[in-house]
Amino acid sequence: MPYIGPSFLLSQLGAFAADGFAARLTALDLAPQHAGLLRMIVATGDHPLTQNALGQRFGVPASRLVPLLDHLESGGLVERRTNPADRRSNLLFATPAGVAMLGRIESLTHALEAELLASLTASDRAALEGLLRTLAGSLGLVPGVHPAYRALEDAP
Amino acid sequence: MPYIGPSFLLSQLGAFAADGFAARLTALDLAPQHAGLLRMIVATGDHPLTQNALGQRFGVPASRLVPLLDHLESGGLVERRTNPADRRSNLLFATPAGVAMLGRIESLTHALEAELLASLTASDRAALEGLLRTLAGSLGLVPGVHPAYRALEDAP
DNA sequence: TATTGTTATACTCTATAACTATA
DNA sequence: TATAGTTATAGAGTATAACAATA
Repeated sequence: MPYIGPSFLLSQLGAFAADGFAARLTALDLAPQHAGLLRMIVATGDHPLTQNALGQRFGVPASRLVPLLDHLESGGLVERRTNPADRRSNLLFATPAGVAMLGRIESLTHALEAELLASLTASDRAALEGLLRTLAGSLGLVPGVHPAYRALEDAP
Repeated sequence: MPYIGPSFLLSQLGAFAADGFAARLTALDLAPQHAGLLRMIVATGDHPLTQNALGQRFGVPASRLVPLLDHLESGGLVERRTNPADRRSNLLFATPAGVAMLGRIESLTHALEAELLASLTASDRAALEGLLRTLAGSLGLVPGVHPAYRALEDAP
């Protein structure tokens, strides 16, 4: 029997969780990428981001952001408004429907987590979450920013 | 600040671990998919699999298996031998070089895990691994079979 | 001239479907 | 006729590069 260590388990469980999340999101006509962007746009509601700033935060190229925001905007969840201070750029705002959608995404997430963690006791769940948070923090992972957004980086 | 739960952390950390694994594997001229197949071929050495059986175990279509095995075979890690009992099918064998390569992959994995878990105490690492194993087992994840191999399934 | 967002092009990856050989 | 493996074709997804508007 070959060695299966914690890094493979993390990757395997992480992919399983991501697949489950994506599958549930289709009922809301969204992909995981949309959910991450929407969450960030809602979170920065008082200091709205430009598309450029949003793209840099997630590490996605500008050209990839455009169709993702198009989808969110066509669904009435997000608005692009020309930045009065620099009319080249757009500021991103969540609509009330967008905020409501984020709430639905979060309750869907809670339901998913209940299923994933059903085999653990409450104290084990808390222990797991604490360990994962410690790891994510020590590895420099940015809260809410999934590595799948990131493009490949070149060594100089 | 939006809610970031254990499922997102799992997915985020899992993707991070997978990216690190893939990056290190390039030095061995392999992709993660090759490593998973090689591991399975070595593990079934006494009862060799046909390509069909291997593909079904991982959930990959036969046409996708071909170039993956081509790469392993051209690297001298795996051999296809016509099945004497049914000359339509191939039996898959790992060469000594393939077994040695799996050893290198495993030591690379240990090094990766040491980095990933550097912020945890030894007992925390053991606790995390135990929790992850419990989860993987309860969710029906097959040891060594990563969900990324799986194709989409249709609802009937 | 430089930068923001958009559009166009090209490339990678994968699955579906045709094809060859054995049964 | 049916099945194992291979090859060919086509589709989705993404990045790189050209483009238009504003600074």
